[in-house]
Amino acid sequence: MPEDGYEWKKYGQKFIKNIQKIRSYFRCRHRLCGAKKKVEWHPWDPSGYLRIVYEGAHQHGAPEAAAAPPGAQLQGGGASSNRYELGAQYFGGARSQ
DNA sequence: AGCCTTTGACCAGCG
DNA sequence: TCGCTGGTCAAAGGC
Repeated sequence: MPEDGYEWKKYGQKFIKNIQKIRSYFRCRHRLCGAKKKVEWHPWDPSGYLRIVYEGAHQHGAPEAAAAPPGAQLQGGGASSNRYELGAQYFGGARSQ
């Protein structure tokens, strides 16, 4: 579980045959928060390729650590239907930063 | 006691 | 209409 600065609660995990990847479903610890996060990775990939997909925006204060990851502070928009696709983020070793 | 994590089952949409 | 996939919720166990 790579920490991106926010607090998440895992509520599900399924293997998507369509892409042959495992997808974990995370939700913000606050029920009133419409922020969600999906992480998918290759179960047999020893590298550490993780695709973090952020959905929605946090409706409560965000931790200072949240300002660490690039592109994660796209809060300046609308809590309607903004999809934060941070694309392929590399955690666990391939981080250049 | 509270919180978090994990697995199975259920529901909805599509072909 | 049925089967399949994707997504979500609930319950149990451990720290």
